[in-house]
Amino acid sequence: MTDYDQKEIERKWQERWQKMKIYHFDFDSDKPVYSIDVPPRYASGPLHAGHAVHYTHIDFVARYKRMRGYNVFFPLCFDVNGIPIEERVERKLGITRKDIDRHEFIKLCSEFAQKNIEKMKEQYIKLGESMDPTIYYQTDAEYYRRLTQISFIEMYEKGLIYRGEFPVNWCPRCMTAMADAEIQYIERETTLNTIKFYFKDEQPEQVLKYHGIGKDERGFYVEIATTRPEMLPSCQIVGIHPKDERAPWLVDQVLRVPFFDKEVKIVADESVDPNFGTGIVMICTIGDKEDLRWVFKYNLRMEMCIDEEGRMTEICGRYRGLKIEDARKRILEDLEREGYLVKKEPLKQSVGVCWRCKTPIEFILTKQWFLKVIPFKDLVLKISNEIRWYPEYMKKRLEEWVNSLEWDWVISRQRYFATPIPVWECENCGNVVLARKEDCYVDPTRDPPPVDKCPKCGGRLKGSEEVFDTWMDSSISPLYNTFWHRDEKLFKKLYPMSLRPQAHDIIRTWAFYTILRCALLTGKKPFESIMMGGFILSEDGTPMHASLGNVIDPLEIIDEHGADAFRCYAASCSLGEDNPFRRKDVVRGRRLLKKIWNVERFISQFLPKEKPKMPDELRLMDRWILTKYSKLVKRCTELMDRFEFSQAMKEMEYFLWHELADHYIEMVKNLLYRGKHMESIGFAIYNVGLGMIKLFAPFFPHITEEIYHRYYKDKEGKESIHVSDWPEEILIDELAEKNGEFIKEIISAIRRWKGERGIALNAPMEKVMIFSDKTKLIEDCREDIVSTLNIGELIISGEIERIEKRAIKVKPRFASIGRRYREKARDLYKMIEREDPERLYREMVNKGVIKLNGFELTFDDLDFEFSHSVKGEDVDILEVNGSIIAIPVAR
RNA sequence: GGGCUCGUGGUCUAGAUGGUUAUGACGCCGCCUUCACGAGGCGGAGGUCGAGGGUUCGAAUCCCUCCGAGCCCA
Repeated sequence: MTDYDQKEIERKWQERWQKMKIYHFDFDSDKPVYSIDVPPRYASGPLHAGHAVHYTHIDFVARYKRMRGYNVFFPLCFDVNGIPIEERVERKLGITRKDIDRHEFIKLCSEFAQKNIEKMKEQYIKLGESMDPTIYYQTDAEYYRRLTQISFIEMYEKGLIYRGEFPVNWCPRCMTAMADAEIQYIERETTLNTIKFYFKDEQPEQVLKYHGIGKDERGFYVEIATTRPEMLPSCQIVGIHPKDERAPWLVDQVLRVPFFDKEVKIVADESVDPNFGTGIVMICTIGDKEDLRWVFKYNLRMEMCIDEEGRMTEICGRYRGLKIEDARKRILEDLEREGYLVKKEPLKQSVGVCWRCKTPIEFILTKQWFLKVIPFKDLVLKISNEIRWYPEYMKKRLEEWVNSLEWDWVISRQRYFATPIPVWECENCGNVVLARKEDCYVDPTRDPPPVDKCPKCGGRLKGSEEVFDTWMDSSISPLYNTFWHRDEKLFKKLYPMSLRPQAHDIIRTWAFYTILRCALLTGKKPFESIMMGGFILSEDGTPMHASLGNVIDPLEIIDEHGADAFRCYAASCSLGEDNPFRRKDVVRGRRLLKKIWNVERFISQFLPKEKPKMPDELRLMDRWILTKYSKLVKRCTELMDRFEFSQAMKEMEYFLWHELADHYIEMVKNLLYRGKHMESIGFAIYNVGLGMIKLFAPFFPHITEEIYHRYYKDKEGKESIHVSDWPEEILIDELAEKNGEFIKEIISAIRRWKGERGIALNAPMEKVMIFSDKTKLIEDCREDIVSTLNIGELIISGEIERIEKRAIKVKPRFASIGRRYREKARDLYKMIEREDPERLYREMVNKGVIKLNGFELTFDDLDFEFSHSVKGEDVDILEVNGSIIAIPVAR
């Protein structure tokens, strides 16, 4: 009955909130807008605990900003394009997308995603997230893809897009392009073959002193080790590490590629591994990803020696038409027979293969669409500097990425489940016809082109079967959210957005592409701030991945401990940092919730009937708790503004649990039972009690709503705590805080004394004496002290002379002595320790200063520890800030 | 290999601009059946702050090297 029935209450509010529609963005409101560029959750599966934490962080911001008076734009959205969904469907049904009709396959993907979306919508509700379903979108919808297409057309018209050739991962067996994510790596045994490349020019005999250089009847040669001798025909250059002792001699020399009438230059390059083979390597177009860098760096010709069926191309001469493996065997035989092969040795190697058929992946050259990026590096850096990054250092990752870019962005993919590229190409002359903006969304595989025939040659137009890289879709979310190309007035009002929350693994993709695209299309930054979530690791500290089988289902946690408790764990994760999931932290959250519940329930018994006004007189301890509370509000507001949730929650928790519950409530409890000082205490508990649930409201929306409705709503009026105002400071009284702290210390010292003797806190004490120079202050709080500790007779005395005080220990204060005496400080410390504390203390009291071997010391330089006793009585002595508490004991 | 980040009692963690005695939580041990809460209160044990070197009177904090972990590298 009075216990907190978490499940029931959470379910109740989740239902009611949906009916109350309090989370809706108000298009007609004059309030300032706070808009959140929510990451559309990818629909390849339901949320795991890591996602749940990220979206909960975003929810903290949304709820906090609503309470700060903003009109919050917090869309519910999903990302529904791309390869991972295609792949899941293929795996699930045991097919490849080429086995069935294109549109049939797309339909299957869409159905698969839709099921996940329904699950996630349910999850969001159960997590207590406050997204607005009336500003819903998903990226595969025509209303969204339309903007991707329009943006392509605009960028094309600005001359930012071009057709070019680019190598892609290719499975020669499935005859299909592969995304990086689809490549599997396996260990395999291969041979490392060392081959002679002869110098073009005559060499002096002394080069023979170097390893890897030799001479035979055909002349001087360099030994080059390779696992891919069949790639000789596409060899473009030969590399050596610049620090290699042979580099000064070899760089810029020309070598002849064996069997192929081809001359290649030697270059020095940092990325050559000096320990691979002879430390001199051949660079071909293109054998692996590393080669791609070199292609762009040295502007190499993209000569391909392997075609899409995995056969050698026409540049391979007598090997043309052979399968890769056969060509390798043949060329090795030929090299050996003709004396080019120095040695063959076995080598273990990790090789990328097709996940489906395990065939090694090759690169083939394909026609692709490019978006210019290289000319806009400075623009992106400039805009990134205009954005506030939380945490700040994440900006460096973006900058590093931008600076390292070597080629433009390939925006096309040979795929199905994504936004179609809105172009038709002439089958005759290759001329490209763009869709009209007003016709978008279009699907060129189904829809007719805007003109019947090629405007250039009258040839037949064929709709493009290519689709966009899905980052083309997701990187315009700020444009979609602000009604770009849908409502210019709203766009002006809403763009740029306030906040982009995201995880740090996609800085180089989502953050980068968004800044780039939005800058190219609008000239402005897409959002004011960007907040980087860290990674949620599994309980064993490994990253949470479906493939590792260590994902944690948030619903399972919620079912056991409740959404608010899960959110407590989420709040304990700092921004940008990796956090292991800790079930124990959820349990701790539950305890905190119970504490909040009990504190509020206790307070509720004594709340005034009406919302109280500040009384003319406030008791010291009430001023004390109100000051502490006001400082908490100030501090938490600053922390929430910087998205430092974990710190904010810690401070709230500490205040509630210790200052409010352990000290303040213990102090006023007995006064409340007796109905004393109700005006002053009532004002304090009403404001602190209400303020606390408001502070906690973004973190724990359910329990705070329930408490609000039970105890405060009739006096406050607002229909929900989540549309009420964030608390403000009530009073800051530094002196009251200091004095209150002193009284608190006196009470806790006596409490501790009771505790250590196994005496109950409210068990009666016959007599307590306090000797102090602050008798007036203590006298004012006599009632608090007496009623909290149940003291029969409290004697407050200024007769300090009744106390016998002896200094028993003295310690140097390193900070002040060290700063003053520097290198001599160490000797001085030793001298101080040898002195008699009592003698030093007496001298200090008498003269105010002590001289030790020429060093001068004042009270600030020393820490004394005293023992006390009261003349003529057997007492236990407690010391609080120079005041002495004496408790008579029978000896 | 490169960039960024992290490494504090058994576990997780606080610790701007260096001040010697390192915070809190969970767990552990002892005591307290107190009228909001025993999922509470009070007390205690437990750490050479990843390793090594340097700067300094003084380093968890600054510098260098190394080791380990995470993310990203189209």
